[in-house]
Amino acid sequence: MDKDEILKALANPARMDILNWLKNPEEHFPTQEHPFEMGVCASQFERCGLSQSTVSAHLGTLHRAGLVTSKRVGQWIFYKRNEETIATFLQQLTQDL
Amino acid sequence: MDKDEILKALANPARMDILNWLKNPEEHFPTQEHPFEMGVCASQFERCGLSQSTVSAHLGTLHRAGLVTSKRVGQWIFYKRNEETIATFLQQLTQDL
DNA sequence: AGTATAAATCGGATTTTCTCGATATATGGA
DNA sequence: TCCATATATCGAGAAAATCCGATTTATACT
Repeated sequence: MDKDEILKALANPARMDILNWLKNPEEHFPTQEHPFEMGVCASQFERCGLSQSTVSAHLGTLHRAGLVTSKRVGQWIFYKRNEETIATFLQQLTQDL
Repeated sequence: MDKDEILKALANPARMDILNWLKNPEEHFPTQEHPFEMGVCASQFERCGLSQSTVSAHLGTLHRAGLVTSKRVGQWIFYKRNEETIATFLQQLTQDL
């Protein structure tokens, strides 16, 4: 868990939006074929108004920081919050900061 | 309290170091004429190996984000952590993230 | 094999951040 | 008033982040 990498990942409005939307997928995304417990399909995040390649880069940044997990299902990749890492990060930041 | 501005301010190792050193000034800085309760003199932070102007810019960033307060005493400016803002930020981040 | 869809990667343009040395401003003391 | 010290600001160069369209890769379906 690289604290600095996580802070850099969080210091961007679009990535923060993505993390927030993932808290309640059913409120922010149209119903999808697979249940939201599997995660949210990457292309759904283009709703933030950014291009496919940019969204993919943001998801990559969040993933490298450990803030989300991804799972390939057929031709789709589903993203979920990594609650464990997020909780650990918050605890550590609260201690260290 | 601008959460995004604070996150950007924290997403930098030098600024994080400064905030951490300010938690225990007596452990990180040589004894100074004025008590550490007043804060730490700006020039002390050059111990991070950066130039005077760069350190000044970092302190400015932390100050604009509300993470530190400053107080002029004679020709010196003393910096202290703003524990209130830091605590509020941590609470809000724990809620929002 | 050929086509379609989803996502990652590439190449490049623009913007922001980081850093420095030089200069300006503010204060204190001789 | 003149000089010394502390800090901020300016101007510029280097590095990193942001974003896009185009291309590549992976998978599925026919």
